[in-house]
Amino acid sequence: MESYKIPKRSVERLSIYKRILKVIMDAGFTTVSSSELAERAGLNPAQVRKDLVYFGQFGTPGMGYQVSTLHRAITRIMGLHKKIPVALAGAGNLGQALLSYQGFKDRGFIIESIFDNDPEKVGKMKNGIKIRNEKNSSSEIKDKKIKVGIISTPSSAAQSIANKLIEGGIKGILNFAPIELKVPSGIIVVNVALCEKLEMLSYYLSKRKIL
Amino acid sequence: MESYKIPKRSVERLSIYKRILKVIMDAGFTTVSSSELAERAGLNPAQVRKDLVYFGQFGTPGMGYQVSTLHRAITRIMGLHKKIPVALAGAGNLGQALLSYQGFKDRGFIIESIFDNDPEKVGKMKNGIKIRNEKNSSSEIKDKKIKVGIISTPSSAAQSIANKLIEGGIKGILNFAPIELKVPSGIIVVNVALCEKLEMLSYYLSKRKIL
DNA sequence: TAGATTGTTAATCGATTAACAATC
DNA sequence: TAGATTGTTAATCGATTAACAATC
Repeated sequence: MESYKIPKRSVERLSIYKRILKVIMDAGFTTVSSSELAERAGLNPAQVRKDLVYFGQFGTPGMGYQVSTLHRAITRIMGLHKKIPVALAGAGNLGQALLSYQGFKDRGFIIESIFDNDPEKVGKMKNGIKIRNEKNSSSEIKDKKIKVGIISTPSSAAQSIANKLIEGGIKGILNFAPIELKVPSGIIVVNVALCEKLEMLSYYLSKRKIL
Repeated sequence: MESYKIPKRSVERLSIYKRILKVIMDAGFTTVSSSELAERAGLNPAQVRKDLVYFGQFGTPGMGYQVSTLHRAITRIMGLHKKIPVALAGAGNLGQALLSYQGFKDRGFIIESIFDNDPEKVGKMKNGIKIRNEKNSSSEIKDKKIKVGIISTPSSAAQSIANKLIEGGIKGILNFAPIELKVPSGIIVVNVALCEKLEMLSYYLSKRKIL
């Protein structure tokens, strides 16, 4: 997709390495080998080294990787060294859960706007933020210069709110609605397929006559 | 992993085809071609045909696929033709959102037990179910013969509750905690990597100098 | 120095796509 | 019959793993 092809999978694993490095760092270790990282991530050591080398030469032969240095490097590469303002579309159950989800906060994703199309919800406060009518989303996002959006509306509303978010300047969308969003090129959509995952589980269990 | 290797990806896509078939069916069409399915799923027509053939010969050359027949077949193959009782571990924000998540209900996944280790929460009712102490999870799951579990606890609690669920007879786990669960062979774990996905988004936007 | 572990190249594996005979 | 579209085989592509020289 971009410059000299870094596999999407490698980028996703970068995030996993970062998480594991944090654990190792907190446990007081200063260096770590690719085998140790691989072991903890359930991967192959060669894959770990290959993934990391896409982004730079972080290791020392015979020694391994400096834990804190590598952790900081990955954080920076992923753009996670500064807070990232986020707009949330859909203030239903899932939306509200995401709003108070510690994992997002910990990683610096700060939800600064919430939109919904339900007049019942519009105007109410949630986590210190007023739920706004989704009609106003474009202008508010433009004003606040937010670039990342999360869609947690029902499928039926997802495409239309996506359009509005994009109109307001959103460049990346985390989409929880089970629908293939149509977006202009240059806009990045990452899908979270909750139901697909659970259905997969059902398939494997059924096949083994467990369900 | 199983019999004659059906790729995990194909299974996950089965779920996507099912969703799209439902839309096409509701729109009143009776047949559909692999190109039409591919178009809507953002895939290659050959891939659609290949995926489907792993599970049976559903098509008619020159005609395509019978929408309702294929939908029913996939539903059955995935074991989604009957209700599936589910145990939920972790009644925090995310857990409560999943509890009332319509997508799960629509697909027949019925949450029948909720566990938490917070004495504040234990005993309270949620969606008509009493939150139970996670200490009692094994026996309750055994009694209710539940085979599917969802873990929405913090990482720190995830492994220990997973052990208890498995002890009670859970065979498949949908895991929201950002941690690699260690489970005996025969137990299926499907991870939902919320933070990884959002961090991926951050990476791509940073690289393009958008964040 | 000897041992460990990196970065990198080559070999393997698996998944996607193209092409096409079969057939409705 | 002619046109459409399947199921399937072969070709391509990409990702994972193995192997090893370089080097701390």
